[in-house]
Amino acid sequence: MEGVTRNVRTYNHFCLMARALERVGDRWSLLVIRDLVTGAKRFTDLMDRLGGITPKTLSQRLRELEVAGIVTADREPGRREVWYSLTPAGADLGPVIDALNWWGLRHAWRRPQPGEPLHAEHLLRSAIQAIDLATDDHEPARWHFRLDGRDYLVESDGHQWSLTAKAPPTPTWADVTITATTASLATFVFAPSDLDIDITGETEPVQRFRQLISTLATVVHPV
Amino acid sequence: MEGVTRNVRTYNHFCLMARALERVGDRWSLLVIRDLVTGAKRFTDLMDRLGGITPKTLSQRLRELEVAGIVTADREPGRREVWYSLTPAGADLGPVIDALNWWGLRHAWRRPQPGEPLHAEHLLRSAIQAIDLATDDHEPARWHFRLDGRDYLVESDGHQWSLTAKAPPTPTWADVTITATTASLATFVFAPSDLDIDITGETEPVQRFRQLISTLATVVHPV
DNA sequence: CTGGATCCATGATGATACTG
DNA sequence: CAGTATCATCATGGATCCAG
Repeated sequence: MEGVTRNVRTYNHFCLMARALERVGDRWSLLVIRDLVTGAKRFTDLMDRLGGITPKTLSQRLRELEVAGIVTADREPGRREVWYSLTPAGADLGPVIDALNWWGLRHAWRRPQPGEPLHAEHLLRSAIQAIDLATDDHEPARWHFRLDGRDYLVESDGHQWSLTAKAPPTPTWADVTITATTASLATFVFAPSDLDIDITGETEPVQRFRQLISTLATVVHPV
Repeated sequence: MEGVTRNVRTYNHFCLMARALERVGDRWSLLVIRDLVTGAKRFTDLMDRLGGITPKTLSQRLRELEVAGIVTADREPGRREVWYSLTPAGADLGPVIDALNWWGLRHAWRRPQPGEPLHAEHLLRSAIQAIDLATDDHEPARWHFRLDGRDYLVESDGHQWSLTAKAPPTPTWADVTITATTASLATFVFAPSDLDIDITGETEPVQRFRQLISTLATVVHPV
């Protein structure tokens, strides 16, 4: 009955940043949060995205983030699945995620390596960040991606882009719909060709999509 | 001659954020960067601020950050001191620091605990963050703090606040000058009284200073 | 099958002391 | 001032196992 051995590595500083890092500074923690920003996920959904994490570590991180008030677990009696999602305090970590992605794009960018785990969600996030950094485009947009049979929505209200892992609210919601596998989308992003990818929509939004999506390949300093 | 055993904990993900965290995600790394944002520091300056770090770990972090192109070391022959500072890529981590501080203020705030290491620089950073979060003040300001015999400048251009660890460029630069110890400033911030603190300047800027600095004590959800 | 737990190995960090 | 050396401890990874 020793239960949770509070292993919390603390700094014991007054500094706000140190105290923030006591909650989200452990290995994997911010990556777990990154994957919950786009919507609730199950344990195995997270395992898929966090290539290389062990179930032990994921389990431990989820417990710690729960205790820290950043993640909530939805366990319903009689249901197998446990759905993890962010609390409001967890959602407030969005700017931290964005700032790290922005820095990564500017200073740690490189193309996917062979054999490197690459999840659709992360590729889309990179693309959004590249568009945000490299263009001064301020038109609204609604793109619906269907990748490996799963749905993602990429949306701009003219000021800010967002990424959500869900299906469109209505069949006509999107102005561009992209159907592909993650692998073929990755290929497309770095060398546009219409093999193994299907892009539908009105001519103008589709043109704009093609132009914006290509920024990831070109605009950034490659490493 | 095995030299640097590249111990880099990698994730080997395509994700930009994972790659950013491979460089700055280790324990203490972001705190080192935080303390270099305000200006170049020596090894022992950093030791003072990073309460609880061991010289071994600090040394290791500085080497790693040097290799990562985030920190540069200025070693001049015939001089004992080594001055560490941020490269442009390191300075680009500013938004990450700010985002973590912002979250810390909203969700992990509490008053300094007895015996808790508290450095002037971190107290000032917290105060700035509180002012930024809690007020819609948009007047320029130039405050000169002299704490424990060291100089700090807090400045607002009307849009953004900044903190630098240096002396004012000219004797008349500041519109408010605060002379105190770190401990007495901490007391003052949480319960204004003019004991052990000296505030000079024109009446209006001083009034404004007193009003703004009190936000740290009051506006935030205390934990 | 999902959602873990357990055991062991290894690597990262901390404590303390000491040095050019 | 700017570290290094040594030893101890803790966190993480790898592999395997298990209950609902």
